[in-house]
Amino acid sequence: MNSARPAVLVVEDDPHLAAGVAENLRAEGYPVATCGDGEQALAWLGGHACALIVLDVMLPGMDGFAVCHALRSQGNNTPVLFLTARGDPADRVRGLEAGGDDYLAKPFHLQEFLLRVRAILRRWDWYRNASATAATAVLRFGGNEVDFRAFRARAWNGEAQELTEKEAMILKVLAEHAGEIVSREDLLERVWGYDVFPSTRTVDNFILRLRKRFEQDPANPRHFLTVWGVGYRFLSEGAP
Amino acid sequence: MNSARPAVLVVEDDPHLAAGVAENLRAEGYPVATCGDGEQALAWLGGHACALIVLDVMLPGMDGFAVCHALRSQGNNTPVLFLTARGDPADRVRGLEAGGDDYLAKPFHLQEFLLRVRAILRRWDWYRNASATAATAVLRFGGNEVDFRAFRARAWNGEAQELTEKEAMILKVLAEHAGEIVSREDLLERVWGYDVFPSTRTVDNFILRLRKRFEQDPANPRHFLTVWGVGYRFLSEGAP
DNA sequence: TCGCGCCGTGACCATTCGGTGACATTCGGC
DNA sequence: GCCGAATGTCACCGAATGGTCACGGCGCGA
Repeated sequence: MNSARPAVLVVEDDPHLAAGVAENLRAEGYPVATCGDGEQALAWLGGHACALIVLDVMLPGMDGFAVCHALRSQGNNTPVLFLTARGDPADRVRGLEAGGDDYLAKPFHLQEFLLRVRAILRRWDWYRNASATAATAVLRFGGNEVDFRAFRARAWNGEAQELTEKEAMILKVLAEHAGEIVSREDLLERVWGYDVFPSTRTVDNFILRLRKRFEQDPANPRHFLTVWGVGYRFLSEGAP
Repeated sequence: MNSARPAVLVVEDDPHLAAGVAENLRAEGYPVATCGDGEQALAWLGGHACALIVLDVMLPGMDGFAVCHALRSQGNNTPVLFLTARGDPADRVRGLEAGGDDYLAKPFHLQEFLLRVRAILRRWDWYRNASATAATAVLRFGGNEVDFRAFRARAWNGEAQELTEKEAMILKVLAEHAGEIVSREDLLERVWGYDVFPSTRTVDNFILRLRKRFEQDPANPRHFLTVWGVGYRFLSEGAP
């Protein structure tokens, strides 16, 4: 994908709704493709990659759950946002079980739809960073070297580190704002998403883990600095 | 709107809070309008455009969710930042699903509030290809250099300084009014915000700390001047 | 099914900040 | 020059915040 922004595939049999959704996604700057049924969608996905699939549940032929299932069993992990006519909670569970990432009942508010799209892409964007900036795929600071694509790092002392997903995401957000203050709330929203609510102490814990991994003296951090009462600040150069 | 910077509408029934928020937004350089309830807000928005709506959830008459809902159904996509008394996570979701863009629980830190406003407007600017510069991020005076984004400074003697939140904010307010007299009450209002009332002696203390950090001779200040019986005045050039 | 690893939380303790009061000092008016 | 009031300065205390650890739950893979 050579586009600066990730592409979205909309699978929806109602042409009017499909057009409206596509329109709004384009307005957000995403390239959009549309399909009218599940078979077409699977065929398209056989030849294209995309960043998000917006998938109606009620489709002619294969339903959305089946499409998602088929994708997942092919090893395709593209995030899926289900749309459904009913608001039945059981459907939500079915959707999530089928491997979907989020679920929205029709009729939905456009704003809410876009919000969820943004949330999902924010969550997944960084996974497929290969297509984003290559520069941020590898981070170097204070003798440490982190490869975000593999969640792998080599610490300053040569020790190999396997980062967990959350550790990597937090580090990434901090590094993207190197030198700036990032509040715990910002971190929570960027890493966990807008609708998940761990306590802010959880953030502290991950900072602690990052310090243990990458600071020469975790008690006197030079890269992961605390900004009292506000949040944290990452410095790649190292504090004096 | 003839101003180069986008306007902000504050919808808040507590006049004191409204004044504090408005004051701080103006200090950031945004034109600000305020409304005391939802009906007024909708009426105002019928005739004006703005870049951001800061919307209290608990309002007399229509609550904030309803206001936001009404706006969205009119096709108005102006970003909304909700303020609420409760920190209930469910409220956050409600706010976001009502079409809000962000959400802040009272009592909030001014710093956090401003961070979020900036974040939202950055997004807004982005979509409109505008290039509004954020408020001055770096301040230089008398050989000192202060980075407000990081609460960090290098003093005239080369010494690195880590400012606290309050120190940074006081310095920022003073610097924004360089050459003008700023009363202690002004500083309290702008730095401490809407629901805290320390004595004016507290302000003196912070002036003292700033002098120690940045004046070559703290006892004979050239930048942080006392205006007897009124307040303080900051000079970036240095007094004779 | 069992273990293992990740992650979220609560508890406990150390640290920091901020606000105040006391005292010294300076200022301005008389 | 004197006096009252405002400010400079310092040290202290309480509260809020962060550091750190250990535990429990959950999901995943063997």
